[in-house]
Amino acid sequence: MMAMEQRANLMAALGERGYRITVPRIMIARLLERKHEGITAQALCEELPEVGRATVFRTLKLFLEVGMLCKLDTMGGAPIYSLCERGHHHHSVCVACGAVEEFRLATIEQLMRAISNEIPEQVVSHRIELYVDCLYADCKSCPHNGKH
Amino acid sequence: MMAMEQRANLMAALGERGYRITVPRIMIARLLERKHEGITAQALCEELPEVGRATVFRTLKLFLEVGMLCKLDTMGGAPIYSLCERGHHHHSVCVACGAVEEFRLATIEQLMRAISNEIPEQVVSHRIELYVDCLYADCKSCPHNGKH
DNA sequence: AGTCAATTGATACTTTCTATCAACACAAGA
DNA sequence: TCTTGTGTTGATAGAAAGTATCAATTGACT
Repeated sequence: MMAMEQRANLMAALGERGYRITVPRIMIARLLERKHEGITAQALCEELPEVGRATVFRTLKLFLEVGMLCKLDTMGGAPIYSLCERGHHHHSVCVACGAVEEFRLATIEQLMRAISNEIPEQVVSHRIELYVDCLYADCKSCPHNGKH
Repeated sequence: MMAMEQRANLMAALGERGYRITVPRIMIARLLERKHEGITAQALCEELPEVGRATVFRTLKLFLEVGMLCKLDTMGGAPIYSLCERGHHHHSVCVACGAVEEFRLATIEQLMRAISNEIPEQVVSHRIELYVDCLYADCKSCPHNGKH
């Protein structure tokens, strides 16, 4: 399964950079893996009472740093954290059910290149968030649609 | 000048919706207008000590609500608030100097149309942030380039 | 097994932002 | 003008996300 691979990649990424593979890190990674639609720091703390709050935040920061975690600022609510494959991608958030989905689209990267040519500054990176509504269509992550 | 018009539009937007035009609101609008490259809530409070902290946050929320203010989550730092014309646009953030710039590009809207066609969900809204580097080019907002 | 730096958890703190609430301001009517 | 009502304000306290500190512990390496 993808999931196992994801956690293995994460652990490998930590090891490569000289970070230790510890019990709290494994537990947090495992939970993130299960909640692949995303989870708040708060919820993580509640689901892992045996891991200290500070450690939860420290670990999230670490996973972000090694590029295996995404932090999605939902305007208004608490940020949502979700494991991600290494590599570039974006997020869609369903405004009806809050489901977060990772997406990758060649068209985006292609058009970003076009945009770099249109503005004077050197484009270093970009970030795109899509707000979608699964009620009018077929939101793959949306519980309303009985696909999860 | 654009600036004057911006504040007038804001005040009009407030009036239309039954909100009062008060001294603190005018002061905050005026300061935002001057700092059109963006300012943090913290800095706003410091520059307007005669306005209460709660009122500063309340007013920012109100301006956001009427659609005349943008809140830009800079990952890591404090959010930056900046007045904006009514209407859709995006932001570029300079990774070297932190300058924030509002931009509108036909290519982006084109990009969004392309995306809507490629994903099943109904796209309600989107948010794009460009991370640019003014050192390699000509960042209009960047103090390094002596254009401010 | 022993060493030692990396990591942890408890605690206290910072920062951003919100809730509460009494006092105030302003517009409209008596 | 006095009154009444609602919107607004500022002080205060508090929520929520995240960080700093530091003694105790753990994990990687020999």
